[in-house]
Amino acid sequence: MAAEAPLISPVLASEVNRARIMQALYDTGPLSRAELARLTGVSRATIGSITAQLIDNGLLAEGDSRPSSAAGGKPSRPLWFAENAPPIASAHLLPGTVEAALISAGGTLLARTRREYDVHVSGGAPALEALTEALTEIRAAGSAEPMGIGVAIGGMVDTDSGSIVHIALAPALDGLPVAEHLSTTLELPTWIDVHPRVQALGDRWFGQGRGRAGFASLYTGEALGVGLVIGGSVHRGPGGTGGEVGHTTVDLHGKPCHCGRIGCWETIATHTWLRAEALEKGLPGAATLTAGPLARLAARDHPHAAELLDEYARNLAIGMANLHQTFAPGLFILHGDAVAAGETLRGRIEHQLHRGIPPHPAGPPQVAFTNLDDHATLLGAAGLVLSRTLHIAI
Amino acid sequence: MAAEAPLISPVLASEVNRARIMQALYDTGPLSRAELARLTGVSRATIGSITAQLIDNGLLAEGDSRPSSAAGGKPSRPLWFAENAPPIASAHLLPGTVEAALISAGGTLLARTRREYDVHVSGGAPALEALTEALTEIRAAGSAEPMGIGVAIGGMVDTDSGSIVHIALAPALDGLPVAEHLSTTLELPTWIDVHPRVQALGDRWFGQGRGRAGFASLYTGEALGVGLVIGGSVHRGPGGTGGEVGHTTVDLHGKPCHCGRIGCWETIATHTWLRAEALEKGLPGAATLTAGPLARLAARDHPHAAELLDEYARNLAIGMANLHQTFAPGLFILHGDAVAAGETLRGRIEHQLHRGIPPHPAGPPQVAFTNLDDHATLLGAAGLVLSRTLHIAI
DNA sequence: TAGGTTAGTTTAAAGAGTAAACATACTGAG
DNA sequence: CTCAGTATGTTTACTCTTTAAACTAACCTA
Repeated sequence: MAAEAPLISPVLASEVNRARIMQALYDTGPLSRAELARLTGVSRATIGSITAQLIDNGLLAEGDSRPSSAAGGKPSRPLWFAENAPPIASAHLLPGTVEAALISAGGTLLARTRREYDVHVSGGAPALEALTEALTEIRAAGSAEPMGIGVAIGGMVDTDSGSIVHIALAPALDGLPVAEHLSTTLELPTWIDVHPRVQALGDRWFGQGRGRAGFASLYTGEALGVGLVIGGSVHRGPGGTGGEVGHTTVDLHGKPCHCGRIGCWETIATHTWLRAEALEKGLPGAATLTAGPLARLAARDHPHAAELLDEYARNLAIGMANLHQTFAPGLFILHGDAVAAGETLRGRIEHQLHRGIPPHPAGPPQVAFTNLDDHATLLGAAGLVLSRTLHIAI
Repeated sequence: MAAEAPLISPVLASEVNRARIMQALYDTGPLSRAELARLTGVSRATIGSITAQLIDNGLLAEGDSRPSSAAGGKPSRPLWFAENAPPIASAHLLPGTVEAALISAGGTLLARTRREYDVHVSGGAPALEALTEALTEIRAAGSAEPMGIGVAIGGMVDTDSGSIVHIALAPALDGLPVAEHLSTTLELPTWIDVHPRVQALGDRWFGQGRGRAGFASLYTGEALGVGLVIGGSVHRGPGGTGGEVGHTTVDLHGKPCHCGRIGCWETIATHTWLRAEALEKGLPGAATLTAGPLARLAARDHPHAAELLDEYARNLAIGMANLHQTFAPGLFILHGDAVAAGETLRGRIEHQLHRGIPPHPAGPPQVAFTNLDDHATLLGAAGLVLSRTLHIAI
C-alpha cells in the first residue's frame, strides 16, 4: 500500500468498488450481475445497486439475456460497456509521425488516422499541431465526447508535468508540454507516458496481461524498452522514470552504445546489431534486415541465417534473464520486430531464457508474443486514460 | 491494484483503516489523534474511535501529554505502541548459524541470541533445531506472546510453501519446510523470505525507507542481493522469486561466475573480486580484504588502494545504474560490506551512478547507507510479520 | 479573569454493504 | 400442461462505519 494512503470512507469505498466492477469487466469480458457477485465475493444485491448507477450514467448496458444452463434458472443478462458510452482518444507521438485513434469504452478501435510533421522546427509547434489535428479528426468520429486523451511518447517524458524530456531522433521536441497543450486546446483531460509503458497498459487492459498481477511488456526492434506491471499496476519511477532497459549494461567489455556508454543491451539486441551481423555473415538484404525475413531465411536453410537467429534469441534472452532475476515478472509479452519471426524465434528465446535462470518451484517464466497486432500502443494509451479516470492505479 | 481484489465492505474498510493508522505510526513515530487526523485526512472523531479499539486491544497506549504550542490549546497525547503489546519473534538463518531476536511492537530490540548448527546433516534437522531453540529462548524474554515469527533465509526460498529452495553453502537444507515446522512446533504464525527482501522490509518499517513508496535495498559483500520496494510494498515475483540481482549479466565477455554463467554482477562487485584485485595490486591483507580496511588504506594514501576503491565503486554503480534504468527506485539503501567504508565509498558510488544514467527532471537517485547497523535483517523479519499481520501488503 | 486556541469526545445523521425474503424466468419430469 | 427445481435479479430491514457539528477539556496570553 502506498505511503500516506488516505483512510477509506464509505463514499471512497463505493467509488473504489465501482472502479473494481469496471475492471472486472475489462479483465474478464461481459459478465452478469450474479457472475460479478461470485467473482468479487459480494452479494448480488450489492452488485445490483452498483451496476444500476453505472447503467444510469450510461457507462454500462444490459446485453441480450443468455440461455440458462441445463439446470434451469432465470437467464442472466450480461453487462458490458454501452454503445454510446464515452470513448477514449489516444495517440502515439513518434519522430515525424503522429498516430491517433478513437477507442470505444469496451476497447474496440472506432477510428484511426495519422499525420506527418517536421521534426526539425525548434519549439516543436508542428508536432503539437499534428497531434491536435489528428485528435480532432478522430474525435469527430465518435457519438459521445471522449472521457480523455492518452498519448504515448517514443522517448523520455516527465509524467508529472506531462512534458517531453528527450527524444533521441527529435531533439527539437525536448521540453514540449504535450499534456498541457492538448488539455487546454481540446478541453479534455490528457495524460502522457513513455511508449513501452503505454504498450504494457495495452497488454494489461486489452491483451495477454488482462487480469494478471505482474508481467513485463517488451518492445524489440530499432530499440529496446520495457513496461513492468507489478501488483496489477504499471510501474513508474519518480516522474515517470524507469523502463529504459535498452540502456542497461550487459557487456561491460562490449561495443560502445550511441548513448555514450559501453555494452548496453541495445548494442547486442536491436536492428543495428542484427544488420551488422547479417552483413558480416553475407546474408541478403542485410542493410534492412528484420527478424521476420531472417526467420524465413532460416526456415529455407539459408547458410548462417539459423545461426544468426539463434544469436539474436540468445541476446534478447540475456536482458530478459536479467529482468527475471531482478523482478521475476513471470510472463514476458513481446512486441515489435520479434513478433514477425513467429514461433521459430519465440521458442528459441524462451529456451535461451530458461537456460539462463536457476530453477524455482514457481516454474519458469513464459514468453508470449502480443495478440494486439500494431494496436497495442494506441489501445494502451486508452488504458492510460482508463487507469487515471477510474481511481485505480493500473 | 491487484487483479481480483475483493470489494470493500464497511467492515473491511475499517480493518484497512486500522492497519493504516498503525502504519502511519510506524512511518512517522508517535502521533496524537489530531495529528493522525490531519495526516490521514479524516475527522478527529474517526481517529478517536479507531484508536479507542486499538487501545482497548492493548496494542497502543497514550503517552504523557506534550506541551501545547505558543498559541495555546489543549495539550496533545501522543499514541504509540503499548509497553506490553505483543512483540515479534524474528530470526535469520545462515549456513551454519542462526540468529534470533525479540522485537517490540514499536521496533526496539528486546533480546537477541544465536546458535550454531551442522550444515552437513542431510535433511537439515540441526538447522530446524537451532531455529527452534533460539526462538524459544528469545520468546521467554518477552512479557506477552509474540504475534508471529519472521525468518530471513540466506538463499533462495519458496514464500508460498514457506520452504527453502536452495542455499549455495548449505545444500543439505534444500527443500526444508521452515515455516511449517516452526508454526507447528512453536504454535505461532510464521513467514519466511529471502534475506535481501527482509532487509528491505527492515528499511521500510524501521529505517531510511520508512514512509517511502519506492526504494532499493542493496546488500553487498560476499554476495549481492536486492529487495525492491514498489508502491510502498516489497516486491515478490511468483512464489517469492526475484531479487537475485547478483546473477544478472553485466559483462558478457567477462569472467565465469560460480553459478555457471558468464559475467554476473557478482563477478565484479563482491569480496571475491575485490580480493583478487587487491592481490594483483599487492595490497596488504588482500586475502581477507573488505571495503572498510580498503577505505582506510586509501585514506592513508596507500598506492593502488584509492584506485581499487574507485573500481569497486564503479563496479557497484554498474549494477545500480541497471536497476535505476529499469526500475528507478529513486533511493538506494546500502547494507553489508560497503557501509564500513563510510562516506569515502558512498560518495564515489553515488558519483559513478550519476555518471552512468541520463538526466531527468525528477532528479538523480540518492545513495544512502543503512542506519540500522547489523539489526536490519532481524528488524526486517519483524516487519515481515507486521506486513502479513496487518492486512496491508508492505 | 477573559478571550483565543487546540485536543479529544459525544451525538445525530448519512452512506454503503448484507442477509433474507421475494419476484422473475427458465428447465425438465411426470 | 402443470409443477417442482433452479438460477437471476430486486426489495427491505438492518448493521457498520464515517462525518459534521456541537461540546467539553486544557492550555496560552494579555
